[in-house]
Amino acid sequence: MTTLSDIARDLKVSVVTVSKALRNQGRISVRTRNRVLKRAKELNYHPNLVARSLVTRRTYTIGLLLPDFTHPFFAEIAKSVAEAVRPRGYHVIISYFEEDPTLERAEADSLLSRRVDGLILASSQSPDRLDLFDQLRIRKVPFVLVDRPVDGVRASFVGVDNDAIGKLATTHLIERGCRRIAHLRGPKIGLAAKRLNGYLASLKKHKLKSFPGHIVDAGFQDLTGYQAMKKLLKSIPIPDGVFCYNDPVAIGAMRALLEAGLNVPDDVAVVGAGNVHYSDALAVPLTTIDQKTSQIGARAAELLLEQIESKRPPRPGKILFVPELVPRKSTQRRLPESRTSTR
Amino acid sequence: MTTLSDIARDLKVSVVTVSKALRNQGRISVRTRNRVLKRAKELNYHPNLVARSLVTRRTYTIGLLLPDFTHPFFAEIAKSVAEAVRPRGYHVIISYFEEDPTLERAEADSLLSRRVDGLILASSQSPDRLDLFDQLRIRKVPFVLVDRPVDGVRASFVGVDNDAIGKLATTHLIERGCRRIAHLRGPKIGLAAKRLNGYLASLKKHKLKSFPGHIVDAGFQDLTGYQAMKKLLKSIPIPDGVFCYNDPVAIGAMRALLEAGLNVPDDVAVVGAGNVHYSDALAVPLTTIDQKTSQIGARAAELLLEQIESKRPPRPGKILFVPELVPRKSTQRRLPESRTSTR
DNA sequence: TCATTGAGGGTTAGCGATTATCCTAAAACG
DNA sequence: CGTTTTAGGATAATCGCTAACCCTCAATGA
Repeated sequence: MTTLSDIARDLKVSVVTVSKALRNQGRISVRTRNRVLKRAKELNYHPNLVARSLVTRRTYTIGLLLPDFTHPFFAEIAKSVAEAVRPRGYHVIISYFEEDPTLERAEADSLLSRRVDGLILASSQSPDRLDLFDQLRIRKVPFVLVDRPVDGVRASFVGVDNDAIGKLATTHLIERGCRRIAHLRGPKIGLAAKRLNGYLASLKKHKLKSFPGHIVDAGFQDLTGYQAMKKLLKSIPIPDGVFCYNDPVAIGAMRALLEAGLNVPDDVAVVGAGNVHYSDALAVPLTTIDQKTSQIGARAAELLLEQIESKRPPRPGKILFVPELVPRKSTQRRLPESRTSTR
Repeated sequence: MTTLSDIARDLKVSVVTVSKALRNQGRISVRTRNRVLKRAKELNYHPNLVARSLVTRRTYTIGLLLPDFTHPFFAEIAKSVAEAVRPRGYHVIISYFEEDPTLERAEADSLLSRRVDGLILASSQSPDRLDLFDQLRIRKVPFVLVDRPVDGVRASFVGVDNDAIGKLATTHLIERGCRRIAHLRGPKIGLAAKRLNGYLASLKKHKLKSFPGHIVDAGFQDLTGYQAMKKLLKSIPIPDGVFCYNDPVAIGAMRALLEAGLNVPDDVAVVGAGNVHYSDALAVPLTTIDQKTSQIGARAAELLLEQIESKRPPRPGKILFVPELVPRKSTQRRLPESRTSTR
């Protein structure tokens, strides 16, 4: 592995001269610079970024700490972050914690030891144990939260307006003539609560109510969605519309409905959230809410780089992208009532 | 940011003593060690891995160079690799190249400059430009190929037996009574050719033939699969079974079939490959071939770590996992002929 | 003519660790 | 009791590179 000093020795100049020549910085004659460049190419020289990082205190690496990379949502975040930072010379080092706060904490420490320049995380930390974020603050490590805001943490946050998702989905069902709208809710993270709130707010606004037993915990996967829907089908009255926490849950729910011999959307309309790829190739193409995933990743990356490169104190803004309805067959009912209000 | 020498100064011992104490290595009295540990904790010391790497020449980082991280197949590879190396203290740095060999080359160089300990790649390099691999060999950087072998490169390879995928799928269609079996083939990489070969071999073995126009380029996405199927439907005779390069293509193809008013599987049976999540929640649940994705990632990681840690010359074995048929509705025809031979 | 200036490059000092070797006093040995 | 071990640390030397300053000589200007 050739180093600066190999080149310096060959050319009988100092290491510093070589370094300056290669970075094209500082006062170097064209002639010397060319000699250096030539020799560097001959020797197949590649700078050692580890050594450089040690002195510049910058690794051009950012840590991406997410619950899971196989989830299409997070996979897309990862892609868009990597894409956004690449032109500036950064790389992304990934780490996942499977919703385990302790593992998350450990991985964060590990990334910090590697001296990442900043962190993007979709955290699972509970609001009563914020030491991870204290740590980040103390160590002055720039970071940006995505997807899930954490109560009590002043930081940049980029996500989608989950309240609006709940409203958008529910209002859409109402407009499609549904009157007994149920909700398959997600896990207890703040995010699921917001979607629930949006759902409730929309019902209230239209003077509808949520029947007892019409809000069911449904996890975040197709299997759990399937089970939740089975449970929901035992309630009275049976719902005529269901807003599901996310697309996988909606897919599971639809399977349960079809198995029960019900028609989607005529007996029960279904809305998901996330706009997972393939949701239009399903048995019944799924109406869903697009949550602007790649924009979230790109924006988070921008904010992070801004913090890193300007050294300016983090400006803890919350950026909420506006979700968008993607209507498909699963809510396309016979009676498209256009009146928004019921009475 | 506290360093070893901060601790050393406070305790009036040498830096080396602190280093040894923290790594619990070398001769240190219990008493001194405890003092060091205590002070380190008080000062919230975290080792600087960049500095360590400079001297140990190990970064405990591996580079993962894939075409695309949003593709579920590669996302799962990424996850399983990260999972496999984490217990050994490694992290994964990701990079994608969107099937662009030049970008791939550049990213590889960049990762090497970062002194990754090894590389796992699903390469897009063409067999007549192997300088990337020459480079790796010269620099003695351990690497493992996944998914796509590269002709002319002696290296560890982990993937699935694509030939077997073609045979498995085609034979399955034959056993389900199909006699005019078409193939929506993938892009020109070696991998797609193998699946094609398997398809042809299976036909031959069963004394069937591929009709003219029954092998159509179909890309690797649902959209391209959709278009390819439309083209295929113009051929005469119309096929009664289609083996698709991968699941997205199959999903697109099924949409085209349904739109054309044909019944899947009775008019045309469809087989995909990849066992993408949700392939059982489709309009017609898709028969597919499981390609053992997470095993591929895990095994590749193991092989790589072995190379890294044993310094032993790479043993360029090819590991081919045996694919597995996942029969679902898209091939469940009325006449399950059990005879393998036609006449 | 002599002081000034600036181009071109060299010197010095680390960055924060680790490895290899060396030193010293106390313990062990015969 | 003198000598050899050993435990416990300290020193020195890098790792490969960069930041900050210094030095020299030729060109410039009054």
